[in-house]
Amino acid sequence: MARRADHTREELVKLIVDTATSMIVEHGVEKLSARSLSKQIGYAPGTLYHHFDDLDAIVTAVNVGTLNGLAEAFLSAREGEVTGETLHRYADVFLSYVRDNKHLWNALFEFKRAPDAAVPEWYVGKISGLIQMLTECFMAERPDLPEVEAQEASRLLFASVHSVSSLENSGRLQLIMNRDIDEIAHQLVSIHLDSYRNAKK
Amino acid sequence: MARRADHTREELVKLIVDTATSMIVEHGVEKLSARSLSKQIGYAPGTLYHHFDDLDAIVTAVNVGTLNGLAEAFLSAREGEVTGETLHRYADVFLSYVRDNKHLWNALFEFKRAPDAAVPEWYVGKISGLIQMLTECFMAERPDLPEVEAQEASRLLFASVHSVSSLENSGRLQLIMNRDIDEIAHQLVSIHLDSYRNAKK
DNA sequence: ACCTCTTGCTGAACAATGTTCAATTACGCC
DNA sequence: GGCGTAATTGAACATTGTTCAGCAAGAGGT
Repeated sequence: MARRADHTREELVKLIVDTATSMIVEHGVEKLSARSLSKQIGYAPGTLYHHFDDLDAIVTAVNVGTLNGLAEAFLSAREGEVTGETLHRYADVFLSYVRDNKHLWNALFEFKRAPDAAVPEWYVGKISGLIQMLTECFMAERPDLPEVEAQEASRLLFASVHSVSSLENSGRLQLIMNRDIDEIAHQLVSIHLDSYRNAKK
Repeated sequence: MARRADHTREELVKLIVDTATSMIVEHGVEKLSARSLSKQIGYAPGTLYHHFDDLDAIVTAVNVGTLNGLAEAFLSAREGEVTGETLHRYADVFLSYVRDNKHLWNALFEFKRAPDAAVPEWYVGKISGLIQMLTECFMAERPDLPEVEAQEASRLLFASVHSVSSLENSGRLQLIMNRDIDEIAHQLVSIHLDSYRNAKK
């Protein structure tokens, strides 16, 4: 059998990404193999490589969806007046999202990328968008400080919360402490927020 | 050929761990395979499994050395009076150590452990020791606060610096920001230290 | 309708991985 | 000196990602 008309090119690409997504959701990225995926969609392994360079490219396509989902979640939390306290809401949203999409999140950040591989542009862009939302919060607290400082504070906070949650997600946070991740995240928000409020002009 | 007298059991175990260590140092843990390691030490692959349960166990043995090295580095930085500012010295030591032993550090924290695998006891113990040294610093700043609070502050700071440095080490920090890791770490120390100094009794 | 040509798909094949185990061999003890 | 035990081998198994010669079915032209 060759050359079937079951799906158009676009349909097949979507089928691959969607199936890969649900397989990762269910069993984690480490269980996703070219063979299992191709079997699941009812095509031969080689077919995958006609639509994607390699398995990494497929996982990367899945990751786009994951980041988009997080961005949506952030947007839905952004209602009413934006202040420093909004950061706590963002923290909750972030933690919920990571918790609810544990395997997808691991796929995003535990995936071994080649050391020389360039960081994809859209990756950076998507994350910049998220961080800009945090920046608003910091600026609301200290409108007298330049935006650049608020951005730095946002990045630092984002990196802190993100990485602590990564530790938790991979089961390694308990190496360091065994407190509740939510409590930790909110304390981090408070610490960084206080620090920014008291910053010298 | 079988049953050689080239090495005693202890010698062979040490040879395996030492060789694995230098192979990780040179090419990273992802390049360490049972076959390459056995070839390097001049034994057959099967031999490894007579002295270790699996490859993970060998990497774990390597990790013991890595954590011991970090503990020594911390100790060597602990001279003179211990104050809050000592935290900055610890941060430098930590960053240097991670930088100088990049591959070993990745082996420690990027290694995929089975989700159900219990955290080794010595792991927690070793890290607790390090954190206790940070606790001293916090306590010197605010002797009026209970030790438990200083410990919490230490863990939070350690987790923050550690995970930011992990991000950097895996080449993912630039997804979030492109500042110098040293600068970031010292800012984290300052923020956490300030927060602790101003803590309510 | 028929003949091409391009495109999509297959599935066997390759190299590499971790791990196991029957067979073999030599050391150490009685 | 013989014998049991312990260590070592290396082939074998089940995986993995990836490639590619071959085949078949669509599209396009006459």
